[in-house]
Amino acid sequence: MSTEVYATPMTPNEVSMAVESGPTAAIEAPEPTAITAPVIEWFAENARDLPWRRSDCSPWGVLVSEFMLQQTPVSRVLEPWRRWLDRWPTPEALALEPAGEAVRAWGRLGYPRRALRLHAAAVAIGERHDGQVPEDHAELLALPGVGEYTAAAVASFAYARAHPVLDTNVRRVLARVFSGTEFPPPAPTVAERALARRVMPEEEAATWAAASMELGALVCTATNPRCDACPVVQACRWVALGRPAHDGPPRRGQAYAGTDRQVRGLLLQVLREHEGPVPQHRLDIVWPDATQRARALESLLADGLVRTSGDAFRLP
DNA sequence: AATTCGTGGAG
DNA sequence: TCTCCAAGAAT
Repeated sequence: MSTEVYATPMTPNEVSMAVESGPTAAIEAPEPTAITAPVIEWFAENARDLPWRRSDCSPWGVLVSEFMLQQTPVSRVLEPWRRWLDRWPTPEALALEPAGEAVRAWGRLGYPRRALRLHAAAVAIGERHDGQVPEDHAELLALPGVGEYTAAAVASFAYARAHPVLDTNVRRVLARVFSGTEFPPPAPTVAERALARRVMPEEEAATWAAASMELGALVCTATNPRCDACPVVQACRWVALGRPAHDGPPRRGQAYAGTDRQVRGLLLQVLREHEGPVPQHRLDIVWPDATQRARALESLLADGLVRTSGDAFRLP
């Protein structure tokens, strides 16, 4: 089977023609294996040079990157990742420090529970895996903060194991190419997992995982996709259908201003900036609503992100 | 299954 | 300005 037809991108004009003319005949999904070769070829030319992709990056470096990249853009992760690995080059090094140091070093990456879980994962790796990041998907999955995506990503990128990697980028690519919809379902479905497994080339699975993620991140983006630069535009069902807009219930955007999350963030910011215990009054000034402030602090304590120290508060 | 959990850059 | 959303996980 020739891949030439897919390897030649449409010109911008051809894309707009396809978009404007809309469907002329029955539009069917391409064969699952039709897109792998052109996407991998595209990746060879267009991959970003990210530090956790270099051959000298340890499995621990990959694991740290995956934690930091959960819901956080690459551009914001680069610098904290570099400093993190400089300070803690192994899981053991991190496990030797209090969890609060991980929370402090996490800085403003957001979702600081990830820092706590990464620290807990480092401890577990020392206890259960002799200090080595495990290769096995099930063992990875058992680590704190490691879900289906992260386990598959670490197995793939650190150990070149063949696991379908279904992140938000890949899900969007598959939704567009095969389902002809602008966006995937709200949460991963059985059908998506089955498709991801069929699309994955057994012999280049890890490369495919990185390549399909990269395509979603750089070309098949959530807003303003660059279809004129896409290596599989001619196979894409969504493009063939005229790029129909998302149909269905509006997708949940997360409010932030005025939420407990914002208050938690403000409280934790103060605690990160102080080595020792912080008296209550230093926390009281970050938010006017005492009820919400108390609730936020309670939840931080419940999460283990904050500890009491006499009458004061500090990182764990 | 639906919510909760930070932060900041881009359009 | 305001909305969207970025390599998810846990509950």
